[in-house]
This record gives sequence, C-alpha cells and structure tokens, in this order.
Amino acid sequence: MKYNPSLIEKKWQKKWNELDIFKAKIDYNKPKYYVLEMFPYPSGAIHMGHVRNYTLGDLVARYKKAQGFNVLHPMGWDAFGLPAENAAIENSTLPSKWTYSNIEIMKSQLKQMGLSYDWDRELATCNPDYYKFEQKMFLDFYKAGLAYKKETVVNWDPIEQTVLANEQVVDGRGWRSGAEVEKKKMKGWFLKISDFAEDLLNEIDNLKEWPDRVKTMQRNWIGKSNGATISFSINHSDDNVEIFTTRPDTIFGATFIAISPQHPLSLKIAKNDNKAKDFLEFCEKQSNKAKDLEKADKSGYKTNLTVSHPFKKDVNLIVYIANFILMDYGTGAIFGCPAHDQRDYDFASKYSLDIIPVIKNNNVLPFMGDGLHINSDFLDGLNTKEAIDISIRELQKLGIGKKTVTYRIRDWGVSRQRYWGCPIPIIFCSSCGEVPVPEDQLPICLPDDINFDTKGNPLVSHPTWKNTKCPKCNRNAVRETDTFDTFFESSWYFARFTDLNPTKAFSDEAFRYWMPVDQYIGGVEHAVMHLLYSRFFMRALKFVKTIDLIEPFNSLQTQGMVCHQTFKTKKEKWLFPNQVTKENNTFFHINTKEEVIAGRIEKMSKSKKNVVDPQQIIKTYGADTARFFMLSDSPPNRDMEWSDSGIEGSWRFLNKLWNFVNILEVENIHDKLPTSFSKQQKELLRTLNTTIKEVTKSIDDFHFNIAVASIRSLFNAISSHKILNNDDKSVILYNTKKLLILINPMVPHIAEALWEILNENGLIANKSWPITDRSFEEKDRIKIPIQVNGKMRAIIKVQKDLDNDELEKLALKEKNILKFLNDTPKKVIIVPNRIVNFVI
RNA sequence: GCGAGCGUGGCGGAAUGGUAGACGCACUGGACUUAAAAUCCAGAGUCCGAUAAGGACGUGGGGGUUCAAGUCCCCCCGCUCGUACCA
Repeated sequence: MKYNPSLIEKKWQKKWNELDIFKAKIDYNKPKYYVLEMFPYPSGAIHMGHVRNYTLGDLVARYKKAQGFNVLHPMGWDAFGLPAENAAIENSTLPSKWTYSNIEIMKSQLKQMGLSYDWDRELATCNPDYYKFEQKMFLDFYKAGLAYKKETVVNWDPIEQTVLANEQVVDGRGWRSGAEVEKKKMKGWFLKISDFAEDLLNEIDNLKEWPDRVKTMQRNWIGKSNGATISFSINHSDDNVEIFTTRPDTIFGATFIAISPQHPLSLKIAKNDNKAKDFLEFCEKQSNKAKDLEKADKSGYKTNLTVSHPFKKDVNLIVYIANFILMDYGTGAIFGCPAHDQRDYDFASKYSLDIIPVIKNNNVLPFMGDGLHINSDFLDGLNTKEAIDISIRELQKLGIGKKTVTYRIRDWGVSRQRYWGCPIPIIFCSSCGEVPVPEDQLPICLPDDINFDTKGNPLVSHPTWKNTKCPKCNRNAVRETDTFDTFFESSWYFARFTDLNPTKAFSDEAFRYWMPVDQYIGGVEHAVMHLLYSRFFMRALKFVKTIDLIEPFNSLQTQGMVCHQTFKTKKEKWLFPNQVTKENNTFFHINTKEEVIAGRIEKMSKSKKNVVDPQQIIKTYGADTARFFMLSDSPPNRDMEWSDSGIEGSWRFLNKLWNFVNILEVENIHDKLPTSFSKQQKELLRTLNTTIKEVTKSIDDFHFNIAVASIRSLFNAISSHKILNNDDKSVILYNTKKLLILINPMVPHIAEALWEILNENGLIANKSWPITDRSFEEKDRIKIPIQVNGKMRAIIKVQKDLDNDELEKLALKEKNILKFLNDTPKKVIIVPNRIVNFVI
C-alpha cells in the first residue's frame, strides 16, 4: 500500500476526536503539564509561522502525555484588533463578521494539522463571554487605584479624523490619507505597571527556565537606575528646575541644563516667547517613535533662564529646551555634562558650550568610564562610586538633592480610540464625574449596528450606544468610548483556558490545578511587551485578591521566524515562489519565461510575496510532512528557511519509513528480545538506547532538530540491519516499535497508521515513552584522538578507562605521531577517555 | 540612536574548552529501467597530492587567553527582533 497522507490523516484525526483523548480533566493522581502556544490573531489563514509554532507545541504536548503527565493543551483566538477595522473599511463588512469567518477558516486549517488540542476550551477574546470578565477586572483595578486617567499624546490624522497607531504612520503621514500627522493631546486610561517595577525586576531572577536574552531585555526595559534628583533654583525667579542624573559625581562638569519640550517650564516659557513656541512646535512635528526620536539630530532652544551652580558660586548654567530630553523619564530635565556623556557632548559641540573634564583619562572625550575625579573640589581624587556617594551627601546638606531611584518603564496606556476592542466600563456624568459601571450592568457589549462611513470611532458617532444614565444620580450621562489595548486580552487568556466557567473568569480549583503554564511557546517579538504585561497582570489580579500567583509562565521558549527566498521581476515586482521556476541555476517566470532576480532570504511576508501557503503544502504532502520539516531543519529558537527541497526530503523520509514498516514481516514474529545477541543485534540495540537518550534530552532541551537527526540515524541503522534469522526479525520489530513511539509526537498520523499495521492494539498516542536500558549503555572500546601541539595527528581505538601511562604508550606507537615528535615532548596532556596532546 | 540576539561547506544545521562539519538537502558516480521518475549503493569542506598515504588552509573580519578556541575575552563588520497605539 502506498503512503497516502490525506487518507490516514483524516482517519486518525477522526479517531482521536471520537475517543476524545486530548480532553483535559483535573486528575490529582497525575502530575499536570500545561503547554501553551501563543494564540493567533485571526487574520484570515494560517501562515508558516503558525505551523511552526503549533508543531513545536504539539510535539511537547504529545511527548509529555507519553511521559505520563496530565496535559492541558488549549487553543483560542486573539480576536480584537486593528486589522478587522481595516478590513471593515476596505470591504464594507463588519469587524465581527470578518473575524468570526476568519476563525472558522483558520480553525479548520489547524484541525488538518492534527494538533492535540482540547477544542472544548476554545475561546475568542471578542466574545462578550470572554471580555465581560476583563471589564470586571478593570473595575477592580480602578477601585484599587491601579487604573487612572491621564493626558497622553497621540498621532492624529486630520483627514480621517482618527487616531493612528504607530505602524499606521509612514514617514510622518497617515498611511491611508497621506495627511501630515498631527500630535494631539488626549486623556486616556493607564494601568500602574510602574508600581510593580521593582517586583517585576526582582522576580526575573526566579524565572529559571526563561531564555537569558528575554530576561535581559525585560530588565533593560524596566530600566532601574540609581541616581539623584537635584533641584536648581532659577536666577531672578522663584521657580526651581528639578533634574535627575545617574552621575551626580560629574556635577562639576555640568555646563548647561536641558529640559524636555513637554516640560511644564518649557510650556511656561513658550507663553511669552514666540521663538520658544516655534521650537516646541518643531518638536511636536517630530515623530514620537523612540527610534526616530533618538536618531534625530539633537537640537535645542536657548532660553533666557539660567540657574546657578550649587558648588561653583560664580557659574551660571543656561537652560536649554532640547528635543532629546524625554518628559517620561526621570524628571524630564537633566544637567549636561558633555565631557562624560555622548549625547551631552554632541549637543555641546553643536552649540559651542563648555566641555569640562572631571574624570581623569587620556583626553579622549566624551569619556564614560570610571576614574579619578579632577576639577571637582571636594570630589577630587575619588573614584566614581565614592564620588557619587559624597556628591549626594553634599547636595543633601544643601537641601537641594537626594538619592533617587528611577525606572524607565512607563505606565501602560490601555485606551484605544477604536471600535473593535473591549469597551471600558466607565460612565461620564456632568455632575458626578467618572463613575464605574455597576457590576450588575456588565457586560457592556459592543453594538453591532455600526458603520465605518463616518470618520473616526463608530462608538462616538453611534446614535444611541454611548448615551446612558448616571448610576449615581440617574441623570443623562455618556459612556467611555475608548476600548482596551488588545494586550489586555492576551494578558490573562492563559488563565481563562484553565476553565471556561460562565460566571467567573476562572474557577479557583482549575486555576490552582493548572496554573502556571509549564511551557509557553511563541515568537521572540513578544519578548518584552506581551510577556511583561502578562506578568504585571497576574500581580495586579493578586493585588485585588482575585488570585494568588505572580508568575504565569514557568518555562518559556521563543521561536525564530520562517524565512524564504524573495523573487523579483526585472521591473522590481515581487513574485510568489510558485510563479518562479528554476533551470540551470537561473530563475524564470513560470508563464512569461522572463528571467527573474532571486533576492535575499527574508522573513515570509505578504508584502514581499515570499510566502508558501501551508494549505497547499498539507494538500500536496500531508500534515505530517509539513510538521516533520518544521522540526527537522532548524533549532526552534532560530530563524528557519523554508525550502522546497527540504520539504521534499521530509516527504521522502516518511515514505521510506512507511514502505519499510509495510514490508516488515510481522506474522509469527514477536517483539520479545532473544536472550543472547549477535554482535550486529547488540550494536542495533545500543543504537536504540543512545537514540532514546538523545531524543529525550534533545526534546527536553528544545533542540528538536537533533531529536529528528537521531531518529533518522536510528532508522538508517534499523533498515540496514541484515536479516539472517528470526531473532534478527524480532530485534528489528522491537526497534521499529520504539522508533514509532519516539517519532509519534512529531508525525502522529503516520505513527498511528504504522502502529496499526504492526498489529498493535490501542492508540500509539496513549503509549508510554520508552526508557533506556543500562545493559546497552556504553561501548567498551572508544576512539581517542592524539594531538601534537593541539593538532590532531592520529586516532587510536582503545579500551575504555585505560590509564594515562598505557594511553601514552599506545599513542607513541603511532607512526604519524612519531613523525611529528622529533624530540621528547615538553609536556603530555591526557584527559582520560578524551584526548592525548603532546606539546613540543 | 538604544536594548537584545545571530553569523560554521554549495544550502539548513551538529559539536560538556578536547577528532569541526553529526543528520539532512542539493550535487557527482554506479545499480535497476526501453527511457525517465521513484528507489537502492557509493563519494564528497577547499586546495596540494595519484582517485592513495599524508599535508596546508578552514567556523563573518582583526587581535588576545590556553597544551588546546566555533566555543572564553576585547575591537570591528553584516543581518534579525524590539523600541511602549501592529499582533
């Protein structure tokens, strides 16, 4: 029988479904294991990134099940978001309709992949059954003082009359309208993540199974700095300007003060100073994306104000308004010490300000390192650490400074001026002010009767939706028309999966049993924001006494991107890979036959058309081949390249496996091992044993490509085993069954089918993971490389654990070694069972 | 700009500081076939050498530590992710 994936995949998916074997139930007799992949945005169709992510997760889920864990492996939809509104505008449909139909499509695609989800736990965040709970959570946060309203600056498109997301601003213009984007001040809701900054930072140390790079990024994002605030009094005025610095020790090198354009003092100055006003307007036009802001040329406006230096009586420092000073960080003001800070140096050079070195070095400025202080009065001769302490002490004595800790992390702005998100349950009353919606009036559902013909947020222009009565005084009032940032939904969905309780966000028992997530898997692009918000959310929920857990994810793995070669016509038009054919190392357009330029290998993206549709791949080769290729080539945490030849290779391997098992003679052969073995049999069993060890370790280490490689090696060993008698057949059958169990988490359909062909009863999905057998553990003879001066010159095969003298003697018998050893070696380095190195 | 990561044959990638290139793809030769595909067997980092033995070079570039460096340290180059309203 030929390998027919579409036939067997359907058959076994149906079987798993009928037997409901992936349904998760609380069972206190088994250790639990919660494996979760980041849920997708229902954009319309699954892409290779999803295929990769979910294949990784499914491997873990099935592997842990085989190891005897009670596995929870759910899937759902991150269903609110901007693309649904864009689609609604472009195709005059409703965001909900578009989203739900996408969910249908994508769900059927995921089902074709044979993933071991408990679909009974499926959720969509745009469903009121889901978002009603987060309205309650927000109210809890609000009542606990964790949510507040403050003014914020947004991108405003004057033509569309709408707020633009950063990604909708292209070169300072609205992506649809092309209008120059304005900055507009608006009030929005914020959550006090900064209250938890210290704890979020400290607890990173306890995230033992998170990648170091993610932890480093989060630490840097939180950005704790120890420093000082110093208050400078402004000459001829009662005002002060308070600055923050991490380097109070360089105070004697201060040559100017710089304040943010959004600083209250800047605004005050601009009232009576048109040039200052012009400068602030210039700054407002600058992009507020961090990357643009930092890259922009440093520029400043010299105000008429000066402050006096606290320790240098006759020195006055000019106050500048400078575009590179961020209002959100520290106090929004600094003192500039050009000699020891790159940005200050650039600024001072541009405006010809004094540069006074205060730390001794070899005169290369700016110098950011440590050293002995000079030109610094009472700090002279001290190193940085001492000088920081003393300078703060002296500032304190003067009553103008103190030790201060600052965090770079800002409070989380959760307001979005959009329709397709969870409504924020607040009512504005002209007499009572902002009033939380009473809990018995939840949920506040989105209206369906909307249209996007009117500009701006449909909730604002809706004729009735926002009109309501004040819960306190019953007078006419209006609802908050902002909706939540979609990171709100993704900050707790993993907890909701533990139990789709209709009345509570999560039942205590289910939460306590399943949480935290044991293995979380997703793209590295979420390293900071999503993961940090989720960590914050757990803390906030604990703060309002909903739960008692602070870290949602025990182990984290981040996957790389799926990349593919790009193709362009000579006229610079992108082509899909299936429009291109290769002949003699040259690429041609499949229809026009014109030559095609093969571009760089890049992340698959629709805009560059270098995408391969998973649906097509599954149709051609089946889900198992797609899954196997996803696992076999690259380690999960690195980028991988999709290649046609790679998928072909996987397809060929599964065919080989299929054919091999199909022609295996199993009638009257049992898989009980003989009592004694031939040399060949022993070698094969040894290979099996190493393979079990290696596959287990590689899966535990998340090096699935190595697990695949060793399974392939095992298969090569089994299939090349010569059959001389029935004992050989038994050994082969024994090995093949173990191989099928090992490969099952990767390619579950073919594994089930072959399991059945071998006359096995029951599902392979329910079989236990194989264990190693000590009697086949190690080889007794090993190879030892012999080096001369660190260069490998010979290899000898010796008895294991041979002592050093014997080893040296044997090594010295090698012709090639003697050739290089003219003298007696100066030194002989021997690492037992490892290496011999003669140094001459 | 800042923060983080990555860089190994023609390609994807293996390698507790101890034989660089496991496993696979592509390639070459052979078997089978009327032929092709598929399949099977063999070969293979580059260069020198005879298709051998053996040698030289070789993990983005430059320097260093070490008996020994892909691996550790310093500098540089390139690419990727994030940068707070994309998800």
